[in-house]
Amino acid sequence: MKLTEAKQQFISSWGAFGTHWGINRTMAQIHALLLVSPEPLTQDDIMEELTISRGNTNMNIRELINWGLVDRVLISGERKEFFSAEKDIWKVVKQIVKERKKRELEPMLQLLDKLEAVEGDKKDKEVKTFVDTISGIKKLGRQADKTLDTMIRAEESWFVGALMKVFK
Amino acid sequence: MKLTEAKQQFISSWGAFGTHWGINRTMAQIHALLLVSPEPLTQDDIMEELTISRGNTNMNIRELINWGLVDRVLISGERKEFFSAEKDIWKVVKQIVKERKKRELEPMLQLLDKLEAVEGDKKDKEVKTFVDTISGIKKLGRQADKTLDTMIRAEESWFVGALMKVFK
DNA sequence: ATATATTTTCAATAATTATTGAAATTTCGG
DNA sequence: CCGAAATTTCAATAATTATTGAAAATATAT
Repeated sequence: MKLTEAKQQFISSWGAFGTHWGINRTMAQIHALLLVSPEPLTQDDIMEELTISRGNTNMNIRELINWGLVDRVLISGERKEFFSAEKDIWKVVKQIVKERKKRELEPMLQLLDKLEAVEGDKKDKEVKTFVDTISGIKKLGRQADKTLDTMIRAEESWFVGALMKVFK
Repeated sequence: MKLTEAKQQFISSWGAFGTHWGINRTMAQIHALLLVSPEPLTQDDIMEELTISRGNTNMNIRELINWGLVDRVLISGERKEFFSAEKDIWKVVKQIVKERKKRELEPMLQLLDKLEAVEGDKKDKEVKTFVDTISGIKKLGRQADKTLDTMIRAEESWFVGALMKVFK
């Protein structure tokens, strides 16, 4: 397979992959393109390569920057802005985990705290099932939260291997 | 907070949560409803509780069954089918991990194998960056795959052990 | 300061995805 | 079997989400 074809397949699959994880296709594709580009690219490079509009490109680049996955790069003598993606995949994963934890897991845990304190007789089957379910989710969620914290702090991806011990 | 309100908030949040994870809102809501219901429910119960159409209910229940998160339950003397969700959250998580691994991670790893074998001179910066990126992702992906296998095989989450007995 | 290049915004539109509801099919008691 | 109840399907429609492109804002060189 030629590089051009391989690149395109990677970009397209990474995009499809992203959509299964709540990330929009274009954002994932821009990320993929930057991941396999040895040099930083401009908005125009990205627009051209992926044949998408300027607005779309701009919005998704900014979103990638918000997620901490892409950086603006200044190149001296160049007026345009350049962008490059973090190439160390372990750092990328940690960054994504960190963001999703903050955006989704933590708010969910806060909500569960509130819901667990529902009024009513614990002898009532309805109440009991509700409280038990909520507290089960909460406990697992809190543990996941802690585990992810440790993971985010880990220097090396080998930690993932070490995690296995926990499950044994 | 009253049970009814708490239930509704849980269902609605679980639905929103799901959408961030590539799961459609209704499917997640049905799942949430069944999670907090002490007794199995019929399609009509679910339709009424969530005010959604029969078709929608049916399709999403089937999808939940495909995911292994919901079971058909036969109740003697009843003509209608009843449905109930696995209440053991650890099992739920394992089941979801198992399915997503099969549906997403494994195909991605297969693709990466193909892409890594791209033609071209490794001295070429473009080729090198591509191959390095792909093999970095592959390495991490394989590791994750193994770790998840171990996790799926684990009998109990490392901490919820005692709690789970409560549900049984 | 002005002209020009570059980036950003956002209302309009397109594309995608979810939902409905009625018809077709299946199941099951009598 | 027959008929009623229950389930499933799926074309039509609605709702949501993504994308465009042109105008506005901003930055920079001269």
